[in-house]
This record gives sequence, C-alpha cells and structure tokens, in this order.
Amino acid sequence: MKISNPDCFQCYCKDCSVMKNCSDEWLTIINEKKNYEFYKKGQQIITEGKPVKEIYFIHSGKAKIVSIGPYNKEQILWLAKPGDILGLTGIGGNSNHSSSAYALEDSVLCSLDLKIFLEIVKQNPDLIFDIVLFFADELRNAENRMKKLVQMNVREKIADTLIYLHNKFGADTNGTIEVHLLRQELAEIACTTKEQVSKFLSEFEKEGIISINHKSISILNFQMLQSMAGMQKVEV
Amino acid sequence: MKISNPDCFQCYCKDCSVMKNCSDEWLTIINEKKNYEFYKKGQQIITEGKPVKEIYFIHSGKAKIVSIGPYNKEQILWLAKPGDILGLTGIGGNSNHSSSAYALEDSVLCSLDLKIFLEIVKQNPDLIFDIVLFFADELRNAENRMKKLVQMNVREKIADTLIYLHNKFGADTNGTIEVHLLRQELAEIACTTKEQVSKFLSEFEKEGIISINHKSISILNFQMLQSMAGMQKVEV
DNA sequence: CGGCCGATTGAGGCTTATCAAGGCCGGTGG
DNA sequence: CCACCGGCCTTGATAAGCCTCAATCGGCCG
Repeated sequence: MKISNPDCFQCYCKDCSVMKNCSDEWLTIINEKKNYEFYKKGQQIITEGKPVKEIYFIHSGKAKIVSIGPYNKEQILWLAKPGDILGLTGIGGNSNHSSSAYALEDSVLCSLDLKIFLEIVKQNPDLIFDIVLFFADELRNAENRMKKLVQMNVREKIADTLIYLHNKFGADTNGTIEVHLLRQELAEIACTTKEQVSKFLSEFEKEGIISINHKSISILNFQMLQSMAGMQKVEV
Repeated sequence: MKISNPDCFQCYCKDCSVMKNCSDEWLTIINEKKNYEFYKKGQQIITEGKPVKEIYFIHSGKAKIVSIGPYNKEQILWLAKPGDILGLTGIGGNSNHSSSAYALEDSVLCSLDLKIFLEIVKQNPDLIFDIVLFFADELRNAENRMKKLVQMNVREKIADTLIYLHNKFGADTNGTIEVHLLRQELAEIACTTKEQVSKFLSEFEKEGIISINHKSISILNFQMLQSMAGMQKVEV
C-alpha cells in the first residue's frame, strides 16, 4: 500500500486539545521526526501489556481502544478519529500499554518516539499544561462514564452509546452515523451483550427513533434519544 | 475548635506523588499562602457544581469524594487520606467541581488558592510533569475500576472494595481495617445496595474470611479475598 | 425507657445474561 | 449462474442474579 507522508501543518492533529499550542518551530521538528504508517481495517496498532515506546497521531481513519477485564471480556474504552492521540497515558515512559488499539477502517497513523515527544514537551510549558488540562478532562469523562455504566439500564446505555457515536463521528444529512460497528462492538461500548443491543435497536426502530439500513444506523429523533439517556430523571 | 497551623515541611502532603518534587523554596511560599481549616465528621468540604477556587491538602483525617449520577444516586469515586489532594481535576480553573467531598472523620485540611497554585506550577517544570504523571495514573485507575464495576458480580465487587480499603488505609495487628464506613457507603463504593453489602459481609464472616465487630471489619484471610476479587479467572 | 438510625434477613419480582435456533447476506467455488 | 458456507444479526425461551420492599433486630442517645 502506497501512501504519501502527511504534512503536520496540514493535519487535524496540530489543532487538537493537546497540540493546539505547539509552536510552528516545534511542529517542524515533529514533522521531521515522525514516522507514518498505513493500517488495514482490523489491524492491531497497540498491544496491551507491551512497553510504551511511541505515541500515535491519527491522520486519517478510525480506531477502537479496547481493554481486557476480569473474565477476559473485552471492553471498548473509547473510539478515536483523526486528530486523536493514542498511547498518551504511557507518557511516563516506565509503564506498559494499559489497552490495545485496532483500526476500524483503513487508516494512516503517524508515530512519534516517546523520548522525542518528552523532550519537546519538557521545553514547552504551554504544551505540557495543555496535556494536564487534557488529562483532567479525560479523568472527568471517565468518572462520568463510570457513573452511567453503573446506574443506567441497558436501554439507556444503548441510547447513550448512539449519542456518543453521533457526537464523535457526526452524521450525514439523513442522520446516518458516520461509523460502522458490529453489534458486538456496540455491546462493548455500552457494556452489555450483542443480543441486547440487537433487541433494543429493533425496539428503537419500531418506535421510529432510529432506522437501520444494511449496516448503518440513522438517528431520526435525536431528542428522543437524549431524553432516554438523559440525566433529567430527577426524582428528588 | 482550636487547631494549630500545620507546617508544610512536617506534612505528608509534601511527599505525595504530586508535590514530591516541589522545591523547599516553593514549599516555603505555599506554607505562607495556605489556609488551614478544621472539618467535623460529616461536614461538606467541596460541593459539586460550584466553581473551583482552591485545592485542598488533607493534613489529617479522611474524606469521601462522591458524585451524583443519573437517577440521583450517589456514588463514591474515591476515598482520601492524609497526603491526598482534593479538587485537582479543576486545575484548569474554568470548570466547576465535578464531585463533592465530605469529611469521614474530624479532619484538618489546608487550602491553597488555585491561582497561586497555578503560578507556582507554571514556574516549576518538575511539579507540572508530576501532575501529568499523576493524572495519567489516575486515568488508568479509573479505567480499571470501570472494567471491574461492569464485569464483576456483587460478591466480587464487595471483596474488591474490602481490598481497596485495606490497601488504602491499612489495618492494625488484628487485621482490622482502619476506616469506618456505613453499609450504605460501602455500597456506594462497590456500586450495589446496602442490603447486598450486608448479606455478603455476613457470608464472608460465615466463611471465616472476615470478622465483624461492632462497626469495624477485620480481614482474617486476605488471600481468600484476593482470589475472590482477583483477575485470575482466566478461561481463555 | 422510648425513639431513632443503621444493620440484618427474607420474599418477591424484574432486569439482564445466556443459550439456542433460524434468517440474511456476501463470498467462494463448482 | 447456482449452491454452499460462514459470519453476523435477530428473536425467543429460560434461568439466575440483583434490587426493592418490608419486617425485625440491635445499639445508642436523649
């Protein structure tokens, strides 16, 4: 597969929450030092347990970040799109990857040696502060998600998953979510089983909230979904 | 209630993962700028939703950090002991507290204005890098906990909760865990109900794994607990 | 001593995971 | 072009785990 070397100055990644304050001077260095790689759909990018040696910027494509829990069940921690960075939690350099990553579609990723990244970071107060903010944000997100997964019923968790996908990847004019996942993968996001996903998606379709064509899901009534997954069930 | 002003140079907090690389020079400044406050058992320290104006160092005592989820159920995110810092996720300064904090016992806390802390941080590359590492670690912990809460059954979650308490607060020579929590609070850690906690603790006691005296729990067979909550149930 | 708060225990019902069977679709090979 | 096969999706039946509700008990404090 032949692809051309992406230009950092033309890439989503330079504007992401972590890199947005990286100076052009340093971006030039990153542009020189980075390596780019092509990953086929389904190909593994990161392996849980292996040492962290580099971080990955997603130039194009999508990825799922999964982790294995007790009982050896896989769980999807989050989904990545162009502009997202993989492996950042290993920034300390002394740890192993706590999760694996797989390409959901054909993707182009740029890798940057962790040591080089750390050098750049240490000379860039703005950059490191943005990393702090990024992590603080992610931590709040993780806590939020935990609360949802524990307290919502399956119907709500699946509705919430659809909202997440919609917000993350967007939809075309028909409301069709711009990502394709298996029922099993939807289950690994919502933390339930593929059968439950199937059943509730059918329900949602009967209720006119979504439509399912072949392999893609369209949201017809976003507000309905929101109120289903919403926090508005106040009973005080 | 009369308490004396704690000396930062004599405090656990200066050696915690975040502050351990803070120079004496800066610690002197913190020592001058900080305020110390006494909190009675049960008293609220931080209120979810309120703006973040300062961070809190726990000088002595214990605290629970709780957050309200959908259905208005409270959940304990983590427990704090001397040396821990509260409110750090609000470090950006533009956010509101994402969780509340309550004193579990009579406690002495030192508060430091967030702006002052940020100034110190920005002039201390070592300090900010430690904050990055701290957050990266917390993020991994949160993901780990999420996996457990979703995949373990109630029995395992309660065993895991006891292990957490033991590791966090330690035990005396009898194995008695050095913290007292209500069944309801144990339930808010394990993400179940107080009745389930009661039932399984009774079971554990019958099995000789723990003993319950008045209000305190002693671990008699730590290994048994570990194997119960352990990740060793590999079925490949 | 009475009242209150928390702990305990049991019964009942609901939600959800599991298991199983069948259907759909795309790909492959004859 | 058609038959076959495998992967994925769908749907239903079943069973188990867990929550909820309710009653009782025990300790603590006024």
